[in-house]
Amino acid sequence: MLADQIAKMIEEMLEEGGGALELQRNEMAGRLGCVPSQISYVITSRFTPERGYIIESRRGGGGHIRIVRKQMHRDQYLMHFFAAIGDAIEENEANAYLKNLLGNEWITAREAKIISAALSGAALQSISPEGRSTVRARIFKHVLLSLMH
Amino acid sequence: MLADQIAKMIEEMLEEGGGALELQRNEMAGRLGCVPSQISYVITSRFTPERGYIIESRRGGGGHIRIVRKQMHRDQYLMHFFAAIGDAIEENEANAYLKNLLGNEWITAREAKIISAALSGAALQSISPEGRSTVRARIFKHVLLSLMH
DNA sequence: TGTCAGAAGGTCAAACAAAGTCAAAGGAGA
DNA sequence: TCTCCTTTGACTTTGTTTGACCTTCTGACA
Repeated sequence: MLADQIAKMIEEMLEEGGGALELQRNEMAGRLGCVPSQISYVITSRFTPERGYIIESRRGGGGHIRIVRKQMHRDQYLMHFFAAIGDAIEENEANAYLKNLLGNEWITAREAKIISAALSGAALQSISPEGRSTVRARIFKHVLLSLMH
Repeated sequence: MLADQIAKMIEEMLEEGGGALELQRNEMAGRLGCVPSQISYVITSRFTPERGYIIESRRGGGGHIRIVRKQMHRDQYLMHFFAAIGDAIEENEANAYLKNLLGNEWITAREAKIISAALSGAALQSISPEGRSTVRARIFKHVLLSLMH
C-alpha cells in the first residue's frame, strides 16, 4: 500500500537523520509519483503527537515539513501521566500532578506555575463548565508532550 | 531561500551592532543581487514590532533603514504583551510573541515550548474555531500574569 | 532663493511556490 | 455488507519574488 511505503520511507529518513528530518511535500510526492496530499495524509495519520512525533511546517517558496521523533526513554514517566489524565481532568487534580512532576524534578517551579496558570479555571473561564475539563486535559497532554523532547 | 538569507544577514549585523544597525536598501540589494523591495519585504515580514523591533527610515540621498531591537523593563514589557494580546489571538501571532519573550530572555526555550503547546490549535481542538482564539488569549494572559508573580 | 534632477526608500499587485483542507470515491477486511 | 482506512484532486491559505510606479530628501545650479 502506498501509505505504508511512504511511512516506511519517512521512518528510514528519520533513522538516518537521527530522529529528525525535513522534507518537501511536493518534491517527495514527485519522486513517488503520487499526489502531494498523500504525504500529508500519511503524516497526519501515522506521525501524530500521540505516537511521539512533532510536526512543524512552512508554506510558500522554500517551504518544508519537519518531523521529529521524541526519544522515549526517560519518558515512561510522563507517559504514565499522559495515560492518567484521560479525556478530562479537574483543576485540583491537575495541580496534584504538577506537584508530583515538580517533586520529581521533571519540571521547574516556574514551569509548574506557567502550566498551572494555563490550566486554571480562570484561564478557561469562557468555556462551558462541562467542556472545561476536557479542554484542560487536552492542553495538559500537549504540554507534557512538549516536555518529552 | 533568499528571504532567510537576508534575515540571517540582518541578524548578524544586529549582533555586531549590539542590537542596532543602519543599512542602505539599494546597496544591500546590490550586494545580494536581488531587487530592493525584497529587503523591504524581509524587514516588514520578520522584523516587526510584535517581534520586538523598531524600524525607522529616511529616503533621499544618503537615506537608510535603521533597525533597533528594543528591550524594555520587565513588568512594562509583560504589560505591553498583555495589552497587545487583546481579546483574541491567533496561533502564529502568539508564537511570534513567544519568540520575542524568548529572544529577550524573559522565558527559557523550554518554557516557550510549554506555552506554545498549551496555546496550540491542536491542544484547543475541541473548541470551536471562533472560540479558540479567545480562549487562547485568556490562557496566554494568565500565563503572563503567572510570570509577573 | 527656488527649483529641479537624481538618489534614496515605500507601496502594491501579480506571479509563483509551497503546504493545508476537505469531500468524494475506492478498497480491504470483519 | 458495513466500516474504516486510503487515494485523489479541487480548492484554500500562506509565504516569496519581482517589477512598476510613488514619495521624500539632498544638493547643485540658475
